[in-house]
Amino acid sequence: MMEENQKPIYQKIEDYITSNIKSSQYAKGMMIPSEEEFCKLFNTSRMTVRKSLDSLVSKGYLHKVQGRGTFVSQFNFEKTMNSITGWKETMQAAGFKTKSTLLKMETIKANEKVAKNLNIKMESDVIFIERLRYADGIPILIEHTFLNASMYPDFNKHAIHDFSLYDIIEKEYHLPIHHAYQKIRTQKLEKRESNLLFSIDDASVMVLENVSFDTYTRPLEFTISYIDGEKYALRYVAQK
Amino acid sequence: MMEENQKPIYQKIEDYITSNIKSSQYAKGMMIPSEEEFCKLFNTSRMTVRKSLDSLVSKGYLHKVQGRGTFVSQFNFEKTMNSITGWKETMQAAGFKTKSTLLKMETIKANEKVAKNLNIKMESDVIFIERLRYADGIPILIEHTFLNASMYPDFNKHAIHDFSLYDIIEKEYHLPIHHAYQKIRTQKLEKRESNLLFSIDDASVMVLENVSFDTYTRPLEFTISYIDGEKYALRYVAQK
DNA sequence: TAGTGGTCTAGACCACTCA
DNA sequence: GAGTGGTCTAGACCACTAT
Repeated sequence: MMEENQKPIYQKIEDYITSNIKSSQYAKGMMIPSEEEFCKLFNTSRMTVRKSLDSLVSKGYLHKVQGRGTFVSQFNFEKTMNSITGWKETMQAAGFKTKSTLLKMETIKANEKVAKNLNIKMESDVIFIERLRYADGIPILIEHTFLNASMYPDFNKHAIHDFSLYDIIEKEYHLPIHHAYQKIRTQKLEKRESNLLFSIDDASVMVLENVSFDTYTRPLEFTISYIDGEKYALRYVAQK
Repeated sequence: MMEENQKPIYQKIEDYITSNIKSSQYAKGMMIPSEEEFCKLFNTSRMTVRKSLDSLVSKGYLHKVQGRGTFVSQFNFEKTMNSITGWKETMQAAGFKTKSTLLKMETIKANEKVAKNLNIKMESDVIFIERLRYADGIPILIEHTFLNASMYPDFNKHAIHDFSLYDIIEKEYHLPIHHAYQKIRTQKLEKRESNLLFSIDDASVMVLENVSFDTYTRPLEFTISYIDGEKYALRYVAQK
């Protein structure tokens, strides 16, 4: 058979364990089988099993205690985590109905800040996208996205109604997002934006600046989100 | 010799590489020696070398390309990261002079929110600490810390002038902090707090709620920081 | 084809916990 | 002492990139 069965063994073990955790087959706080037992179960060597377990430990699913065993953590990071998933995915996973309206999409010249974050020259062409995002019908944030135009030819062919930026970047342009830098601050909003979000002239908002990078640390996108921080909280997991 | 030389080999390799990166011996974007070369250099096996490299990859120092080599990343996560270091360490590392004044320290009863975050019963004894923190003489944030009193006997013996909470938790009480959950939102401040931070009656601030956990996912501390988000930005790294 | 990283084996010995 | 995880070896073969 030529199935997707070419998955490496350590990946199979990871999948096996996470699915057992998700189904509560492995309950929180419970000790999971020893490394030896996984060796027998998957007919593999201990180093391979350990690769799987270490990876799950670093993701927060498991923790190990020498001499005692390996245990399922009380919480696992990934859900609450600052993992790179779009707004749509995050909010829908949390049970909200999402909507977004495209306010603007045009090609402009990079100002200093945009140029710096995208690591391009000032006045280079960038695609500017402005969206207003709703959760359950309530406007929650305004999003300004800047893309290096030379990296995304024919972008508007892909950017259709309520599109997911990350989907387009990864699936249409085959640029794998590896990590992102985020900066959070507060700011007084300009009149137009303030009215869009709050229906008042001046409001103070949370500002989230996000730059996504690929494995080569090339910037893939720069987004500034203006968020009504009384309606929506950001969540992170910090690790030692 | 009975030095600290009992460090495992993979740890020595990690230290060797990070120090080379920090000293720019390994420049950004540069290909570092191959796994084979590290084997010879440290007289060890490839699996051991790979353990070191994989760890540094996950921390963002390096990235690998199959068939080509291992390269120094443009940025490394840890500095900007949501790593668990106290305010003092973070700000001093960034070149600011820090100061903090202790406004209050007392034992109180846990309200619902505190109880939930510390995973204790309501009305349990908690140590409440209020501090005002400055950077270069400017007040930046108010910090409210709640500790489960039963976990920290004789706390005020350790809590001396400008103390580092994490130091006390880890060094005096030997409770290793493993990870933390953080939630960020905005909020209108009460009059007293608003005046402390901004010298005006009502200001909108960034609120950072932080719960630290040990490896057993027991909560070690719960802190709410009220931050002047126009003076101070939070930084994170998100990973896939 | 040579050189790189990716996966994996079948052992070994050590450190720690618990009964 | 039995069982657990922590470190490590000395190989193997495969997949991918360059030239």
